[in-house]
Amino acid sequence: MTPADDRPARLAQMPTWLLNQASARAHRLLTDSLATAGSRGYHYRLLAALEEFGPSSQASLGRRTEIDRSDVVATIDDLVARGYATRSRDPDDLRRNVIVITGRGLSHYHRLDRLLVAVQDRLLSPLTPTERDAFVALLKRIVDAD
Amino acid sequence: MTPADDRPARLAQMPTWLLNQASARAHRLLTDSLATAGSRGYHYRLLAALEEFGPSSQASLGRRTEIDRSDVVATIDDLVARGYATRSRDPDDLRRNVIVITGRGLSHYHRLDRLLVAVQDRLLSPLTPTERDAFVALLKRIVDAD
DNA sequence: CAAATTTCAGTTCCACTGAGATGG
DNA sequence: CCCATCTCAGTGAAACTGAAATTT
Repeated sequence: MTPADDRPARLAQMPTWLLNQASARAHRLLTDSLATAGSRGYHYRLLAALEEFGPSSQASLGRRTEIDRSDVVATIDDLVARGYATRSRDPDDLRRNVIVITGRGLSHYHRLDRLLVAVQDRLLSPLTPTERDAFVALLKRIVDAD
Repeated sequence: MTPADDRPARLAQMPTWLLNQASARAHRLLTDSLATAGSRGYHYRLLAALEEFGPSSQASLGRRTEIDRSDVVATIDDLVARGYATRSRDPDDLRRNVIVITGRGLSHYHRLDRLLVAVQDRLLSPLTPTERDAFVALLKRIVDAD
């Protein structure tokens, strides 16, 4: 009756509830970890897309990272201000901005990536390596059904 | 390059990302389904706690359902306005309100519960029954580590 | 006095919408 | 004329914070 009451059993057993709890925990670990490097999830996602696909328009970055077009604008502003990326007009299509990751951006990306590897490890720490693989495989099947 | 660009492979493979995607899908299914009954997740959670634990104070409802005390107030307002619950002062502790589920509230709860059972089924539809059990068991282990 | 409960008002974060300007 | 892109301003939901009033 004080700090931690029981959850309703009906609730605590529903996959939707468990998924939400697990996702909230993952989000907390990720946010806290990236914060130690002065960054947020959006920064990592955009840097990952830039590293993997090379120079990109903001619209395609938004689609690839599932970040809203408005939020892409603000986050790229941020990355540019910190010297992690550059923004310039695309000469071939003047509607577009071309975003390019810089050398500093690349090394910042690698730093964030190392932090995230550690986050995955802490998140899955209750599972054995075999169980982790199984869990990820099942998750993928669910996500791909979308 | 048009509606659905590829996700960065580095991202698409991270458990934190997959969990977020799965949770977002679950949240969408749940929200849409409950909306067909004019309700939201908060309504279901509170009704489930009232059904399982009987008459309760708002504070304990908040702890049990992990809904913030402020949001409990507003949602109980809602349930009372629709005749699904009653609110009255607790004679034994005048600081407390006692919330009681009504007959109409109970049948509304059962209706929402049926909707949610169907949601779980759609969410897990890519998995076999055995895989579903395994998935839920792994999820529980991760959540319990919190 | 300290602690718990209810409530209101306000904040913060995230995701999104609308619309204007530019260009294909 | 229609569509894509970038940008800004603003909206709405969800989770939380602070403080006041009441009672234990």
